[in-house]
Amino acid sequence: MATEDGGAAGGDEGSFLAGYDPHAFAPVAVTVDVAALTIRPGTAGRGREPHVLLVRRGEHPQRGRWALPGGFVRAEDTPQGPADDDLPDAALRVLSEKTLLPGPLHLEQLATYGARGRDPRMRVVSVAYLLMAPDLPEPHRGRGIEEAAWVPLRELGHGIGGRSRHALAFDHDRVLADAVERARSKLEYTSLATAFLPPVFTITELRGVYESVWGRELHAANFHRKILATPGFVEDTGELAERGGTGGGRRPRLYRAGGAATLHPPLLRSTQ
Amino acid sequence: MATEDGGAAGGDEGSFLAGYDPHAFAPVAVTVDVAALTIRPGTAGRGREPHVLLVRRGEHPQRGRWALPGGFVRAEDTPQGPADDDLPDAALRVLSEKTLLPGPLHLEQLATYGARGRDPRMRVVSVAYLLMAPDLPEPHRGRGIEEAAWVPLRELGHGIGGRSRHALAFDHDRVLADAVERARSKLEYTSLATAFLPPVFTITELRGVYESVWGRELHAANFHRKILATPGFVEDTGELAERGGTGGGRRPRLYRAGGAATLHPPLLRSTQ
DNA sequence: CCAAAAGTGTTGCTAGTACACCCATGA
DNA sequence: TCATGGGTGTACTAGCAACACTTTTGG
Repeated sequence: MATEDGGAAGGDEGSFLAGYDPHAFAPVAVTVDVAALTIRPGTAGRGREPHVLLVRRGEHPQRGRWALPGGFVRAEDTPQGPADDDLPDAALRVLSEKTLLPGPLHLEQLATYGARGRDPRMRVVSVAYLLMAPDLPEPHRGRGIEEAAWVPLRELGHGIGGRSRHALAFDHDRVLADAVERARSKLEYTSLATAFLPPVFTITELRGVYESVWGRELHAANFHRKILATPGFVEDTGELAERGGTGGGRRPRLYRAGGAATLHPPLLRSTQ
Repeated sequence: MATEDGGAAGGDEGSFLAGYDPHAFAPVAVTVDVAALTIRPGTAGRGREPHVLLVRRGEHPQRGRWALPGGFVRAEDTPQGPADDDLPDAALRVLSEKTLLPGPLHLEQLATYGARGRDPRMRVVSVAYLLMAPDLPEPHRGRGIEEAAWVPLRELGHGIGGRSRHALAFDHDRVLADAVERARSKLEYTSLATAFLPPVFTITELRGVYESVWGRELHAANFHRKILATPGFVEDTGELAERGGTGGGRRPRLYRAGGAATLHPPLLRSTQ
């Protein structure tokens, strides 16, 4: 941590803190930005596909452009509300202003971006979070927001093989690209795919998560066996689904997420 | 990013920025902390083992305690020096005040910590970096530093199987634990082990990196074959080392790092 | 010569892939 | 009863661990 100080030096720690001036340094703003991913039905009957929550900025800078939801970290209690105890709290607060968040969700820190000039107002350091959740409700607009929507990754060029087009405000294209890549690789060696599903699901739905995030079809029979052979990934509820597919078919078993966080062995997307 | 603003609203972006007051928000300090890891000979003839660079704080708060080297990000040009263009620049600047940094090194962002109360002076958000480097020179003290040293991870309880003892200032025990775990898992699926070695090395030295970081012995013959079978991991220089081991032995071939960043297939530490 | 370290050959096991096939259900 | 999707059986194959063995060097 810091080795420079804000004015006072020497003496005991109490008197040091009493003489410390928090405004002695050049101001830096800290924000959190959230890449909230969910899997929901696509626009044109393409089946389920990954979507990200975007907001259209109603204020400067970058007014009118789409961006990841975000906001300043509240360092102290303010008239707008209490201080954020920790960065994840700030991320959830920012997000809950845009959409309803039922638990449990998976929230994880992605990376922090702090290059000079990335925000024209002042030096801004943004801590990005990745949120993975089952089909969330339609978002509502918040303060300073013109519009909020779930946008398919495909439309943003973050689909499979697609080049990321420059479309979002600030450096959010890069943040989103990092988020998508993180989600893709986390599916390989953790049981996080279940974070995109409701509490109870079928193996085929789980495979659907992998297929839509990785963007390629998997061998249904082998996937089935591999999941069941991975200890702690899923847990049999003993129930069957109400009915099979639309065009008939056996009623699949229902599973819930198991206790394991990491998968041994991993499901590798590289090997075809 | 931010949806709140610093005072002005409406109008075009230029007039908005002119009326913007960067001091309107509660002050937050941003620091970078670096967990610099290197592999060097241990204290008691134990062979080479991983070390971390620590400094003993000469100033409040936490004066006298060991900590990871760190410092405030310079948001603007100051009498002490120019602003940091980006967070990695700040990390390298902070580190170069403590020890000589020959290139190339591997620097990667670890995580950001911003809980309330982690620093008594004010709200501090710390961006932690992981640096992996070949045997670096002895550190020198910097401003506000009583002492600086390479400390074996084993002594800090971050060795294999050891519980991390609370020893470092602030929450640096946790940061270091995260750094060590990141380094261990990165060896599995990237070619980063070469970051701990000089430009030219032998397969046995490469195996020594894995063994000292993972804390267990690997099968020499199979390791050898596996490395050579992994495309792009190492590149034959065509040269042999000057001499074999101390007690005799064949002269090993010399290799340099190959172009591949990720390994297919990975070297898994889980499988014995 | 002997010990030590580098490097190769070979074999058996395990885990993943592909493909065939049976089961249960809706229309 | 046929199409659809769930689920199982089984052969094939690639990759890995184990171990034996050869090569090259220092003392």
